[in-house]
Amino acid sequence: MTEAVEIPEDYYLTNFQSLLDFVTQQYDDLLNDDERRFLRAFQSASEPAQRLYVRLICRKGPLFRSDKLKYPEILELTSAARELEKLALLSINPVTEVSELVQLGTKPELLKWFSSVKGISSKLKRPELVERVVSGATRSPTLPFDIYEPLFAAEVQNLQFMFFGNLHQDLTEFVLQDLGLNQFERYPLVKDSRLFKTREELNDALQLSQLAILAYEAEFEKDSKALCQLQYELPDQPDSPILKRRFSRLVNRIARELERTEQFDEALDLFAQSNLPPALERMARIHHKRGDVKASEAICMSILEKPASDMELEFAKRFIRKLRGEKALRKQSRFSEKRLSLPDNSERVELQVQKHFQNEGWEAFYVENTLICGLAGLLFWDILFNDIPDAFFHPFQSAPADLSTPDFYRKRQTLFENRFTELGESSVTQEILALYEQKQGLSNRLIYWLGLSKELITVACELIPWPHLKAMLEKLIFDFAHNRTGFPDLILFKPESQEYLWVEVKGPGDKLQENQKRWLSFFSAHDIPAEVIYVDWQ
DNA sequence: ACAACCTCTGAATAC
DNA sequence: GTAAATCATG
DNA sequence: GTATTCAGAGGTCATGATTTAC
Ligand SMILES: [Mn+2]
Ligand SMILES: [Mn+2]
Repeated sequence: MTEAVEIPEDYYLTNFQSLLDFVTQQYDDLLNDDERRFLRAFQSASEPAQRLYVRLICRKGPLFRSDKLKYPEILELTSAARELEKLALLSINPVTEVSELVQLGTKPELLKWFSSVKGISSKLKRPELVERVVSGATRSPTLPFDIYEPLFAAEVQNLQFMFFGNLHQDLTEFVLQDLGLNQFERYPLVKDSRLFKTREELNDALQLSQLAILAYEAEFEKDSKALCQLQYELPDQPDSPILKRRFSRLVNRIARELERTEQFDEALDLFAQSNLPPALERMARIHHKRGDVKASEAICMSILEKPASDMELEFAKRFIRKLRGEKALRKQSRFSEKRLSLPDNSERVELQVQKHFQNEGWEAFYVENTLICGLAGLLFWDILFNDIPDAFFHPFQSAPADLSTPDFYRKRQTLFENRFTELGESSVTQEILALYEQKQGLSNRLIYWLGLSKELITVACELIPWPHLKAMLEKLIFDFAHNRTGFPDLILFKPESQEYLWVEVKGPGDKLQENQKRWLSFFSAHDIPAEVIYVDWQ
């Protein structure tokens, strides 16, 4: 299928240029000497040379073979390379170790280039072949191509990091937007709205992001030691709430591994630096595990004083009873629970229950968190994308950067309060549908567009009484990070009788999670109709 | 929201 | 040989 | 039974070319 969208042949250079322009404009005072040197050299290069440089930095690297570069839109590629070399943006045939060279060849090529190395064969897997070649090779082979190595790679990474504020977005965001995938709202970007205020803050944030990647790799490879070692690389705790959150997430991950491997002192030290749940919970559990009931109780008390979330609060209440040897509170089921026998047709149990209710005359939707979050995303669209300082600092954000911090609600409190008043005054169905049409497809962290149809919106707005909807929306935005999940699987509507009903489906062996219980008790407290249905197979 | 992560399910474990 | 991964691309 | 921990699935642009694995 040919795209309706035409992308110009130099799209990647244009995109890179706009990244550089943006960074120069927003972060000029933070640039270091090497970054400035890079910018000067790059801007002085001819267009073909710039194209080649950008092509290379967008690929895997760090070394490239001249014979693998096929770019018809770059005229005279080899002279472009020579120009880059003169500008010190590219090294041609740099001195390379065998360990770096091996990246350039396929298995058959490696066998040919290093035929003098003993004990290698095509039977070996690539990593093993590479290992033997590296340890066995006595000299570099003569290769039938030039090797290119783009220079200033670290500086380019810094610039990209300044632009996006993270390492997981890159230049592809631009082309994806041009292709019509990943569209973003056009919120205003003011000059002094930025993630980093100082070079130190920038360096620490970059360090943090790099550590987060290493942590993930270590987790993936089940390399517990490597993960634990990262505790010694951590930067100081950042001041900005947004960076603080990143910091705490990473700290929690490392500390959790320390706990698992019973390095309790280190784990406690680390958790103490985190301001995100479940740091305090873990600390209480560690103290308890070591038999230090007093310390454990002290932590629980500190949670009770200033709970960071409902989850944490409930943990503290429950755990403190356990510590004092009191009986667990008999949990009176505050929500209605039913049983249902179905013939298993091996579909997901939620879908089977959905069909069951459809057969009983309900309009049933399998929504989980998408309905209320989606309605919030639409009803508060302009508040979400409001130009609060430092909330937006580059053009590819699907939410304000502080969405998951305690600041989110506080900083927009008046806006939210006014909006609630307006919404209470008249039916919102038409407005919200118009907004849906207008914004459909734009990235919004609160909205999963595929799960949010106009039919669903319409019936939900018509049949969920405003006081109910208001209560749910308030709880959601008040602490988005913790209240965004746990909504029941299904929502049912019966327009004839103006009824609606939340239904959480539990198959055999499944049970309510904490966040699901919290929403269900909340529903019960606000007379919002909800049921838990336990299914067994006939 | 940092492999890129999260959410939910469904079990296994210990008590 | 074919299936699965990895990479590059717009 | 209850509390807790853990592994797995599924979903994230889509498509074609190259390379690796079996
Ligand atoms: Mn569910
Ligand atoms: Mn369920």
